Amino acid sequence: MWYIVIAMEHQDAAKKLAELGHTTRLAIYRLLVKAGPDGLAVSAIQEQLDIPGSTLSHHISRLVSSGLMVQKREGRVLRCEACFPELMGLVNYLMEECCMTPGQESVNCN
Amino acid sequence: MWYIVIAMEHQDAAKKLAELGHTTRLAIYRLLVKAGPDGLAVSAIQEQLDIPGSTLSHHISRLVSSGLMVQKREGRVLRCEACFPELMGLVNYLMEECCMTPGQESVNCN
DNA sequence: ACTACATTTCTAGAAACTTCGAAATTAATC
DNA sequence: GATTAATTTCGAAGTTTCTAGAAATGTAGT
Repeated sequence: MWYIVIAMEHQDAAKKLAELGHTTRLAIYRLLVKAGPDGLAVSAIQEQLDIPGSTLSHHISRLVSSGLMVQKREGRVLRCEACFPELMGLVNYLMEECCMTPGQESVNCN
Repeated sequence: MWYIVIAMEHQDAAKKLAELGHTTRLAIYRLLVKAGPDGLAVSAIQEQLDIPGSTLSHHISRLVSSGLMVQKREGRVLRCEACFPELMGLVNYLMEECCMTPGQESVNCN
């Protein structure tokens, strides 16, 4: 078992984190992560989150611009998908210099 | 080997991500992650990042308010430490509903 | 008490973000 | 080609964030 992990630039990582750092966008993204490779239509997201279309569209476009998700048109419907390798790369960027490697206790912050 | 993982509320996770989603704060946090349990003095961070004290202080206070780091006074020096369990909890929150469990290919977003 | 050091708080202007209605776009259907 | 459906773009008002200088705070040494 392996994962594709995208190497990440500092600016790029900060941008992705900032985009995820908004309640609505984080909710959108988690729906997509949960939905998996099939993704979700914009309308399906709207149904679950119950926010105005223009607001939703704004947030989706920010997520797309950060590279965390993509949209694919299928007729009248736009299907949204999370980009897992990017997410993995982001997590990796946060953890890669972590000193808490096996063999140490991970408890800190007390 | 195990890690402490903090269960995370949605708002809390979004707040942490937002705070990490700024170039300077992400740089600060990575220095702390790298430094490990010993942490770093504010002055040591300032030396590495070369930014005005007031700006640095502003960013540190935001990271502290999000719960991602703590400060401990030691004489004249304030030592900053990353809170690893919180970081683990955040990563977990991002991934926990991820359908990309072992046995599937993780490739997506093409 | 006085001085030096480490760091924060105050302040304010500039820049960026959020929200959502209304209008525009794109695509399928009649 | 007109109609309907799905979604985005535009525009504008309100809110938050960012930056950094100046002043204030807390701490140690003399």
